[in-house]
Amino acid sequence: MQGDTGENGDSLPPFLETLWGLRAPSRRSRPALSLGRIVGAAIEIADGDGLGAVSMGRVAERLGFTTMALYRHVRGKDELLAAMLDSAIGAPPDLSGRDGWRSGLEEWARAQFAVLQRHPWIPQVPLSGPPLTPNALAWLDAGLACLAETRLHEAEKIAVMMLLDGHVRREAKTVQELQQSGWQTGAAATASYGRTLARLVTPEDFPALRAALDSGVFGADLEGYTSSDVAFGLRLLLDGVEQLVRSRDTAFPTGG
Amino acid sequence: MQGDTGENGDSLPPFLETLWGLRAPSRRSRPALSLGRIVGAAIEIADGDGLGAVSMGRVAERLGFTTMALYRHVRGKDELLAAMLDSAIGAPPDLSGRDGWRSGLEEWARAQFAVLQRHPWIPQVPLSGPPLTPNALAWLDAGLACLAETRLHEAEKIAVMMLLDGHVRREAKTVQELQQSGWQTGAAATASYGRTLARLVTPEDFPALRAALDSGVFGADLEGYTSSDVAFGLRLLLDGVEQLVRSRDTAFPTGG
DNA sequence: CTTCTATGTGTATGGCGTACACGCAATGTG
DNA sequence: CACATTGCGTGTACGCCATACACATAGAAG
Repeated sequence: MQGDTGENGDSLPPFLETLWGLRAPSRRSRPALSLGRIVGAAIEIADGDGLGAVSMGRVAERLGFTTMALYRHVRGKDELLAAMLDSAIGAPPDLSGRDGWRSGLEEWARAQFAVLQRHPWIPQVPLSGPPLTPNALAWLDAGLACLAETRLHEAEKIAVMMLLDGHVRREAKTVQELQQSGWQTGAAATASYGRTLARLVTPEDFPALRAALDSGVFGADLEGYTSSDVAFGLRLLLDGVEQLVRSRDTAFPTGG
Repeated sequence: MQGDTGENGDSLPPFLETLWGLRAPSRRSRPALSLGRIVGAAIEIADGDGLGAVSMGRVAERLGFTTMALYRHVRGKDELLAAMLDSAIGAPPDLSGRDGWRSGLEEWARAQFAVLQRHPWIPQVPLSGPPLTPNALAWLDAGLACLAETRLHEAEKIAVMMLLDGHVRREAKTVQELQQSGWQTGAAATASYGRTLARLVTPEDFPALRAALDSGVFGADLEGYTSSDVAFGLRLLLDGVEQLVRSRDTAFPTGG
């Protein structure tokens, strides 16, 4: 009797058990506060005022409870953030109707990108470790399912999904930063940034970058940076995947 | 007379001027404290005890100064972090000897990966906006220079570099997380993580993920996750780039 | 009714970033 | 030399944050 939650061999943190629905829904009369309400409030705050505005105090205040009340449902802020992530990404789209792995992954990326635009704070969450939450794993599963028809090794499939996820996240982050043009210097707006950059990037020290600069990237193109650029990187990535898939197909032809 | 630093049109934050060497080296007798010494101490702390251990107070303490002394050289912690980043990545490798864009970018990625392993905290820095620091731009320039021989549009070159940078960063982060196997749950070691995952990931709800799990990924393979896996993603990525490069070549053949 | 346990409260602590007023020493100017 | 200026380090103080701990309470189990 080590005091586990029951028949579980390895014990899971309570908040994870709740997320996985492994927890009796509290046989108390009125739960009043719950993990769901907490993460809901936290997500609202993050959506509205940014991740930095999410503090235990503010979340509790929004729900009309004391700060410490949250700690009955969450071991610490880390867990809250993890739960927020899982709740915000939601369930993955249904890709079973797609007629090929590439089409499926494209839709996967599109859907993920949409989620990240809806919750711009997601890429900012300092995640520490692989995901153990149901929705995160469901997204991964959905992506892997697209690749099931290929001959890729399982490890390769996972690597592809990591690559894809990383790309979408990065693009979303970039777009978001451009949209709120609050830059590193704090002072520089888009135009001023370009001018400043142009002065520092001399043709002698940065020939290649200078060429890019002169071609007008970083200029008016900034506002044109939308999901089309996501598609560009996506195509590049999937082209690479396709090459690998084909190589596996020719190495071990279907005859069998 | 708006009170600028001199002939500069758009004024740069003081710390950036220092990084770019646009600042007179202080005509004071003994500067005692300097931006360089500050970021040096901060990097030491981050390398040793993690990014979380970097606080203004601790950095100052290590140098034998008061906390507030730092604010004479840095406007705030954000600037300190930006300066740390630039200093830690250092100058890019010389890729001019490489005999093709692909070889060059491979070396670029390898070098970047090495830097990120030397300073594991780099991917954790919450960067807010495009880089304006000299070394960051120098790395970008070095990468773009590799692509100069191709017919890619400048915007495409930049997109490729972003893709590449994102990939390397992500891989480095993953490797680092695996190495220090302090996972999200805090409790689970590698083996326990696998077992827990195996219990939650049912074949009904996560068929594809389950298959991956059963194939032994996430198992003993974890420690085998080294730079070879970086190379896998890298190859995928560069395959995609190569396809694009070739398509541009055939569309506008060299005859000219 | 008693007891247990889950849940919310109140208080307190230590760390953090940083605004502000001050001291001081080196400098350039009469 | 006397002087004002200015760059740089100090000391204090404030507000915010996460969270440990002791306590209160209310519903369920015995």
